[in-house]
Amino acid sequence: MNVLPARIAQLKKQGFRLTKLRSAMLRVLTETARPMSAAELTEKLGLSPTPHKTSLYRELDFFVAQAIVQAVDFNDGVRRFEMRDRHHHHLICRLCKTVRDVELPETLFLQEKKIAKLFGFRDVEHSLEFFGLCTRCAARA
Amino acid sequence: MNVLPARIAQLKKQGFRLTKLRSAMLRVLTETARPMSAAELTEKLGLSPTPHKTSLYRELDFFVAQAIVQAVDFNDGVRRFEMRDRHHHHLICRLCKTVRDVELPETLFLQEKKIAKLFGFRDVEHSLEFFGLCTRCAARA
DNA sequence: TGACCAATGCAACTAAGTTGCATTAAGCTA
DNA sequence: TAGCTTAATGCAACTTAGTTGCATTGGTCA
Repeated sequence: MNVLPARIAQLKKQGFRLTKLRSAMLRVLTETARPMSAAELTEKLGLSPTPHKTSLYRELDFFVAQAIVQAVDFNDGVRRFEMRDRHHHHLICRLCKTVRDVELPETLFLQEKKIAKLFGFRDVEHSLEFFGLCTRCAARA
Repeated sequence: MNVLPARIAQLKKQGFRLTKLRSAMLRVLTETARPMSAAELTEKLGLSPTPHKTSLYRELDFFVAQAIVQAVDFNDGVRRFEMRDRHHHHLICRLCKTVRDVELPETLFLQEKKIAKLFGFRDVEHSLEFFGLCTRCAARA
């Protein structure tokens, strides 16, 4: 299940450090099964003093580069992040940004391979999100 | 094929006006078979004086609200826009942002209906994009 | 052609994210 | 465990996308 400890050991071997900020970020991201913005994440860390946004963004970039975290786009101008261990998709309410996880039969992985071959691209991944109006917001509108 | 004239007539009936800016935007968006950022679009309009970015964003919002244009997200903090008449997906180079169109067997539309029912959401749509490294960028890296 | 009001321009603002450089602290080594 | 190296962090200042409120302009229709 949790491959994180092994991954952290590996990072240490490469000369990276396990700092308070990194531990806290990984803890919160693991606990929260939902993509979070940098601001949201900073708040949930509960660190004092509050880590600087520069560090937050740098660490997020780091985790993304290390393929531990992935960026998710809700099409609203704010990047969100979540742990990468479990691939799935989201159903997002266009108004209140409520998120539900969506599991799909993974025919898309096969498509990735085909597409990569067809266009000569490397390291092809996909991003699939569903957008709609949740019950509550639909009732209000 | 081109349903635009009918669509424009319909908008006029609703009290909206066909201004120079709107015509130019629709022309460029129709000619360019690729999602464009607001800045890119402004440049390609070739209008003098250059329309104000406020107007651009407002018109884009208008076209999106009227379901004539759709926003496309390349995960890089810039919203892009393209005509909505032809549903398709993109293969985007993570580095140089080159775009290739991808046609898929549309099993996803069926999924939308299922998902809407399952979660009680309304007006469910999807956004599916593929990201990778193009031949040229892969060679350089 | 004149009047109405949708559309546009303008200025000032917000909010996300970045850069360069000085400072701090993780973790290895003796 | 004290000291050292340098990865990680903080800070200030900046950039860039996108927004808001209000004054002005110009499509459209009578």
